[in-house]
Amino acid sequence: MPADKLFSYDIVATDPATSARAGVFHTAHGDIETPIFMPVGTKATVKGILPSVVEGLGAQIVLANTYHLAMRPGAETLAELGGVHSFMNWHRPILTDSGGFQVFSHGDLVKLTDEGVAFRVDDYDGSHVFWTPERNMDIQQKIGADIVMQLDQCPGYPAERSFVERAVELSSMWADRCFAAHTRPDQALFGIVQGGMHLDLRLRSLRHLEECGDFPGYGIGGYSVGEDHETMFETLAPLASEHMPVHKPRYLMGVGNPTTLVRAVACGVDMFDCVLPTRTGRMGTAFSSTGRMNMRNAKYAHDAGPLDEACTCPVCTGGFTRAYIRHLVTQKEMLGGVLLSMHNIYFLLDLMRRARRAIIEGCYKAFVDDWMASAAAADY
RNA sequence: GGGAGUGUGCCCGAGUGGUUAAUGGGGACGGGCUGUAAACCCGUUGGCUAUGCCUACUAAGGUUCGAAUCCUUACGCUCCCA
Repeated sequence: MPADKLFSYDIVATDPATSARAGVFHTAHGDIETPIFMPVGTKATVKGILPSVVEGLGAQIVLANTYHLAMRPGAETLAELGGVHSFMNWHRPILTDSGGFQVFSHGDLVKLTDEGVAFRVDDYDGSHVFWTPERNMDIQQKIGADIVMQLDQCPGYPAERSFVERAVELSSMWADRCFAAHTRPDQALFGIVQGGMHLDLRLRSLRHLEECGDFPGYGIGGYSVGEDHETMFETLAPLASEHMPVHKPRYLMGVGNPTTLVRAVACGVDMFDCVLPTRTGRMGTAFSSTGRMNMRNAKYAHDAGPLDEACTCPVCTGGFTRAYIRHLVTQKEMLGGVLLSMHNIYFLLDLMRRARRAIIEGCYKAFVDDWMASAAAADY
């Protein structure tokens, strides 16, 4: 790939009636076509699914997590083994989250200062770690993903405005330091917009990132942390459709609800990741064109149909019945979680593929309307 | 044939005289899961004409103010001796 193409975001089509766009983001391990859903493989594995199968489902890029990989097997080990791609035997693009979300989800175990974040690692070995933005960049560069995220603070919801404001301040400060510390040329560093449900704080956060430097893409963090969907779109819609740089990919972090994806694409969001399809799949939930299905339910015990008649995934077209999948799930057989994870990932990948096609055809508005009128929309 | 032990809700199994419709598990049924502390967590699980009532700890009888708990008999199961 020509050097000037690396990390550029080519917009292939814009929808006339919405803010949706279809594009291509160029990375050192290949292009990714947007809008896109990215399956999550926290510990360098999409739980239960072979990389070749993940690829076969249509995944173009997967996530891994800096915090978890730094704990095990460790950044130095990964560097020694040639980086995360060869380690996990996935040779397409990879994105690592910085661990900012773990700062949020570990709550009381975490102590934040201007300088960085201190963790008590009780989920691994009880040790104490201290991360500065520089240390975090060093780790992510050793892990070697194609896209890396700045260290940030993700406030929950509800939250005092002053708390969110402080999170923006800290995240901005850390963005500067991550930007300065990041040197690996084959790796794209994304800044992250915070600001909770306050548009002015979101814009302040975004403005700071734009002034900080030329980030090749922007994460939108701090959503799906407890607020309802309408509350989220009150600020997400203007942020993404009116204020974010046009020629940079916009990545809505941690969102995997199908209806939210469809609506966010209409606002101009390009990338998503979420544990929802894999976690709920392992726990027995199937996404479908008619809504969520709890495959533990007794009503599926004698159901010889596929999970979703409308689905073309390898599970639905491969002869696996609802009755069989319910059997696997209720008996806690590992194949149940594997099949449901595959199906659910495919569901979101396919949803985004169809969205992309609609955008290119200039009819994304109708796509959204159809989705919102469908049986599934109400259930997601 | 003789002796010892044991019998609790769908199953296993606590409880050996008084807040016991009865601890725990499992199963069954249902719910949740959003930059993965998650192949996990939570709830329900005798019946009803339902702020109460009825039926319940193998069965029948007894002792007691009060019994799953003590006594008698029967039945089932387990082990030991013949």
